[in-house]
Amino acid sequence: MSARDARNAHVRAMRTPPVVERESSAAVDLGPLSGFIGYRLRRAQLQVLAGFEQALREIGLSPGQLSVLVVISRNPGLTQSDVCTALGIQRANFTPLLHALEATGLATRQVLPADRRSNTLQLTALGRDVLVRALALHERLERRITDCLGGGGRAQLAELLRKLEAL
Amino acid sequence: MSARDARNAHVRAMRTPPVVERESSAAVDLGPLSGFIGYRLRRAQLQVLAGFEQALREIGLSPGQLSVLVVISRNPGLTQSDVCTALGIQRANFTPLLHALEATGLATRQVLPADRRSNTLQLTALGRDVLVRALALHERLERRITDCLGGGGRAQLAELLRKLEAL
DNA sequence: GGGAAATGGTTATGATAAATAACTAATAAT
DNA sequence: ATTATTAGTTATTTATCATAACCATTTCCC
Repeated sequence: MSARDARNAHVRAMRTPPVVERESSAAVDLGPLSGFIGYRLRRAQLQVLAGFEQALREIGLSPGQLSVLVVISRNPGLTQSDVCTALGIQRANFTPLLHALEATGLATRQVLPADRRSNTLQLTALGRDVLVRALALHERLERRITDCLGGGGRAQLAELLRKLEAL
Repeated sequence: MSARDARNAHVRAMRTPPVVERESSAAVDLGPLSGFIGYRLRRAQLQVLAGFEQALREIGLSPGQLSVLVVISRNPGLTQSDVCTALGIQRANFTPLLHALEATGLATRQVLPADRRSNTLQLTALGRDVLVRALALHERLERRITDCLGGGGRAQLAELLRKLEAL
C-alpha cells in the first residue's frame, strides 16, 4: 500500500521514471473481476447492509426481521410457511427469527383452528408501532441510495435485480 | 400455500365468490419491501451465488478464491495487504483463504526481502491453468446473466452496483 | 374406519462469510 | 535506543444459509 510507496518515495522522486509506479495505491488491476456481476453484487450488498445497520441501530432490527414485520403487517393471518415462501427463507431458519420477534413482543403466533399444525402470524400493537418507526428510519437509507444513484438509476437497479432473481 | 387452497377447493367451487381467494399462492403483498434495494440485493445475490457454485462446481473454487486468483494473476508481486484492500477483505479473513490456495497448490507466498514482514503472492503454473479454466466456466454464468438482463441491462447493473459501493 | 403419505413447525447441526481483538515479528520514527 | 507502526496470524464471535431428522396433524385412499 502507501507504506511501501512512502518508503520508496525519494527513490521514485529522484531517479525512477514514473512508469511502473510500484503498485501505487489504487493501481491494482482487477481485470475481468470488474465486470463480474457476482463480485459487484457482493460488494454493493455489504455496503447497503452496513447502511441498514447504521440506519436502524436505535431499533435494532435485522433486515430479515424487518422484512417479516412488513409482510405480516400487510398480510395478517399468513402462516409461517406462507411467509417463508414469500420471503425466500427456509422454514428451519424462520423459527428462531420469528421467536425473536415474539420474545421482543412484536409479533404473536396463533394456532389456526382449521389446521392445527399451522400458526398464523399477527403483529402486536407494539409491533405495529415499531414497524412504523423502522420504516421511517429505513427511509433515510433509501434516500441515501437515491442520492447516490439518482431516482431513475434507483428504479432501474430495483428492476434489474428483480429480473436477476429469476435467473 | 396450495395446501389450504386444495382443502377448501370444493367450498370455493360451490359457493364462494372468487373475491378473497384465501391467500392464493403468489398473492402475498410485500408492500414497501418490493422497493427496498437492500431486499432486492439480498435475493439477487443469493441467486447469483447459487449460479456461481453451480458453474464452478467441477473446480470447486469459492467466489473469494477466484477473485484472489484473478488479482494476483494480473498483479504479480502484490502483498497480502494489497490484495485485501483491493478486494475489500479483512486481513484476518484473508489468511485462511490464502492458505487454502497454497494448500491446493494454486498460489505461493514469498517473503519480500525489502520488507520481511510482507509476503508477495504469485500464481503457480497450476494456479494459472486452473484460473483459465475457472474463468471459462464463469463465462457461462455471465452469459446466463446477460441472457436474463440483456446486454445493456447487464452493463447498467454493473455500473449501478459500482456506484452503490461508494454509498 | 384406518393405515400410508404428505404437510407445518421445530430442533440440531454444519458450512461459510464477516468483524473484532490480541498477539508476533519486523520496520519506521524520533 | 526506545517507541510507535505495520504485516501477518490466531482465536473468537456473530449472522446467514442449508440439510436432515423428528413430532404432531392432516390428507389420501383403499
